[in-house]
Amino acid sequence: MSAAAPDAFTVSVDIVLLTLREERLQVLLIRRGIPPFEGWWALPGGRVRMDEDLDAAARRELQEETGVERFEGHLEQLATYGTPERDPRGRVVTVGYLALMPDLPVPVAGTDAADARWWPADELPSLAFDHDRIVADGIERAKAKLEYTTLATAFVEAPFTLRQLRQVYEAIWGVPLQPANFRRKVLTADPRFVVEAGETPPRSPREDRGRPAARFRPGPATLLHPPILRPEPGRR
Amino acid sequence: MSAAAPDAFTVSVDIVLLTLREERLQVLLIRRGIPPFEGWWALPGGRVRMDEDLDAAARRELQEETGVERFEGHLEQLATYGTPERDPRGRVVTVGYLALMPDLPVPVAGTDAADARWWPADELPSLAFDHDRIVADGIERAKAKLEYTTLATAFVEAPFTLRQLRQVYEAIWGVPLQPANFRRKVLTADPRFVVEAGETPPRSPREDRGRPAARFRPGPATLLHPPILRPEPGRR
DNA sequence: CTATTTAGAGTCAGTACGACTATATCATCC
DNA sequence: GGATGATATAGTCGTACTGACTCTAAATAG
Repeated sequence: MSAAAPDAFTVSVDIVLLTLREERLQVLLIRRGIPPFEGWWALPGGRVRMDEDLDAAARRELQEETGVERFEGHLEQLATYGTPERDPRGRVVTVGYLALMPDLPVPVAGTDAADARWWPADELPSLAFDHDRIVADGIERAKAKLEYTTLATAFVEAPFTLRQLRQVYEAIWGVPLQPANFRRKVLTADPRFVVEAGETPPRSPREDRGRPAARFRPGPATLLHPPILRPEPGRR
Repeated sequence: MSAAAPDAFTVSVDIVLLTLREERLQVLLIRRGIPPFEGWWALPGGRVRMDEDLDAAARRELQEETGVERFEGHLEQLATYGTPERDPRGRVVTVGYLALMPDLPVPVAGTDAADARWWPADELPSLAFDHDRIVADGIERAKAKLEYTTLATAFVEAPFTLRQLRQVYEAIWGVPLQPANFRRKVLTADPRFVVEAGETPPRSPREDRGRPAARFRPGPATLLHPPILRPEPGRR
């Protein structure tokens, strides 16, 4: 990244990539190898090219900086941040993106990043630029969308158990949910939230003890009806 | 607006200003006086200055192009649109804003606009650039936020009746609501949606017939609990 | 075979909802 | 000045959904 020419804007994208690792919500951060904020942790991202769509730029940066080949997860625009002083190099307006994926590969450091790693969402360091705020907005968006969309399935791989799906909610909301009630809500959603996935790996390495659970796949629904609301959303 | 320099971005804001006039949802549009799209209707908006915050630019353009002195209504960021071909003059990334206000003054044409007027949301002409999509996104956002926020009060002036508030919902959702049920929902919301406003103008010009209604003001709540859901949100 | 563990079904009382019905309070018109 | 028309506001009722539980099923470990 070079300095922006006077009287012109630089437009960048910054991605809040979330996943579930070890039953915790984690955020991918990159350690900056160059000034400003050299040595600080920051969101993966970078300049948008002159002939490039914003979404395409987000996908490209996601791949370049994290070593993810062909990002398959969910990607959506979050908000745009453009206070004049947010980047000491000049006027940089950045479009924040929210990306979600299951816990698959380990990210690799990319071009101008000295290091890259997952950080638990509740143990984040102080970030470069205004990235703290972007991360906060991204996590809040994820929490909210779990309520009325089927986005939770973006965090787990193809055949999954309802326990896994419930753990997505529990990790992101930070509260325990009652398995029986969660099950009822997921299975009674009208356009189907999940559909049964044959008996894919029914008898396998046995990760846990107890009765084996049925496997499901994402159903046709995108919006959840009725919604699955988080307990104590502030009132009630 | 001049052409953007090569290898640099222009950043602009475009505002979807909504109000309720004659019991219909209406959008403020400006007729472009200069190319490109000369003579077409477009959203009010313009370039963000180099030392200016995005929100400030939206407020400024709102005032400059619509003659509104000190915009008092609701203003929030919508989304950012940045496909490379969206503006023939060069690479222009625009941040869309949603603004809401009661039906107060009549807008005046501003600087580079040949004309300005309100258009009913369901009778819009074809718009310049990708403004059709921005308007659609703005209206959808407004529809959605009526459900779980108290944003409807942004469309009516200080002491209002529940009938007026209900008409906001009816106009924006395009469906009739049952007065009694609407009343129950509004009045039982826990952090208060509305509070009684003494007897401000209780006996006045009498706009309608029938028993006069009590007057209310916006209450302390921002989020609505429980939400007021639109009928048939697609399923059920 | 028994203990243990998790999956999944079922129960019950409280809350919110849609659809109505009934009553109250105005202005106006004979 | 009482009847009429119109709207505001209160109340009723059956259905749906929820949270908090309890109970049964199906597996493994010893």
